[in-house]
Amino acid sequence: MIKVIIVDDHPIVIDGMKQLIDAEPGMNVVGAAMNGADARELLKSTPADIVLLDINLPDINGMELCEYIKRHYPALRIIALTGFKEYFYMQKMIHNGASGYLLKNAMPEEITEGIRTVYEGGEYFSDEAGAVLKSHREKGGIFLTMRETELLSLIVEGYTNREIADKLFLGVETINSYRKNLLLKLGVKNTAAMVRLAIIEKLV
Amino acid sequence: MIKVIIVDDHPIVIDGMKQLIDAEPGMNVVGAAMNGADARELLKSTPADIVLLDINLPDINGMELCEYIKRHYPALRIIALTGFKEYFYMQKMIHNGASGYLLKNAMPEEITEGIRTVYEGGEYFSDEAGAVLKSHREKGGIFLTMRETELLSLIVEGYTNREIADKLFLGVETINSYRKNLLLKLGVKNTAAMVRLAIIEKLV
DNA sequence: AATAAAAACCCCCTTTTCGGGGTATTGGAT
DNA sequence: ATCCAATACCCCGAAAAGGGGGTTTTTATT
Repeated sequence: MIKVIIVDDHPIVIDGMKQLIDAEPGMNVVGAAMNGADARELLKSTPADIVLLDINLPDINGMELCEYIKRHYPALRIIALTGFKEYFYMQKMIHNGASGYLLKNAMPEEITEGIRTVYEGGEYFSDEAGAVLKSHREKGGIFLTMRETELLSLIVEGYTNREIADKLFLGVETINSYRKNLLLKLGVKNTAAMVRLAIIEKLV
Repeated sequence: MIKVIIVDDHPIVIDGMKQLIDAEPGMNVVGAAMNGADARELLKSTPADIVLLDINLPDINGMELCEYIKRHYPALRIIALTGFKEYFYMQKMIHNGASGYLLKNAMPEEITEGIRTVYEGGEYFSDEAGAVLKSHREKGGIFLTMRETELLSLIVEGYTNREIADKLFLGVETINSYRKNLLLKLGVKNTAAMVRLAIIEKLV
């Protein structure tokens, strides 16, 4: 029997999930929490296999909670269950230890299938989430070339295009192109977000 | 026996704390209040050693109440128990006489340990609160106001001035001023360097 | 009552970044 | 031989950020 814990600040979501999962053979809900603090308490008292984790929580960010859970209960497997379909959140949750990513509009079968797949050691993404990941990778993936990494480092250090160009004996337009391409590859919209991502993801 | 009074506007928190503390040997809860007025009455009639004090109270600010308690009952030792993890609140509470600062998401052991430590004359900060204080001291002279810290967080998250202005219901020029002032205070020349500093120095 | 700090706002002007298009040259793998 | 990825370059125009000045109001401290 797969023991599932739900962490979500919407009672309706909790109820719905509970109904769905309890009706499914081989799995049931052993607990639910509506915020990060309760979730921590629940995890202490209740052994489980899977956590369905929302990102929007009132007291703590779900991505941080994900990291916390993985650190304290490495055997627990986490599935993100959220409305966010942006690549950033997926990438962050995966980085913080999530084994799956379900959008809230996912079909019920996707949810139970996801739980089963992740329980058996796999990874699972709902159709829409998978599409986002796929399109992102197709757009260039997260792997940066040597030159791109070099450029990114200099950007993170606060150099402007002009300065980088002088430093590397390249044209400003070249740096500009690299910069725009980096924004694209990393899926962010400006320098601030890029620097943050670069540091958090240890890209530099 | 350490006599503890709880002041918090959430019944759930009071219940939880009561359960936790009464179950702990050597300490018990002798009273609880859900607002500032009740708290003052309670203090008059009930001798105690420790007050667990929330900052968010319906009638009076917990930071003011803290000052009041210290002035009227100097022997009483106060531990802030709150959801606010901003340095501002910690600094204010400590200044007003608190001997400890526990975040509501603190582990139960941290809470009982904190009560014991403070009762014995020491100071206690939950892990998360301690980290905030530490990073703040380490960065020396740099002091950002609450608003500045808030703005910095939003910048780090990649919002533009326009977006921040809309989010906080302020003018774009205001955000612009804050931004320029942050660059000055942090001694950096552009957003990239600022974001890097903010993350590395744990300013956000 | 005076001072100071924080918060919000304003203008002008320059530089930099960003979005959306491209092109040319390499050097390595199939 | 050809395909491909990496590198370097280019133009336009719009949006955003940065530099350097300000002002007003509120709030706290002395």
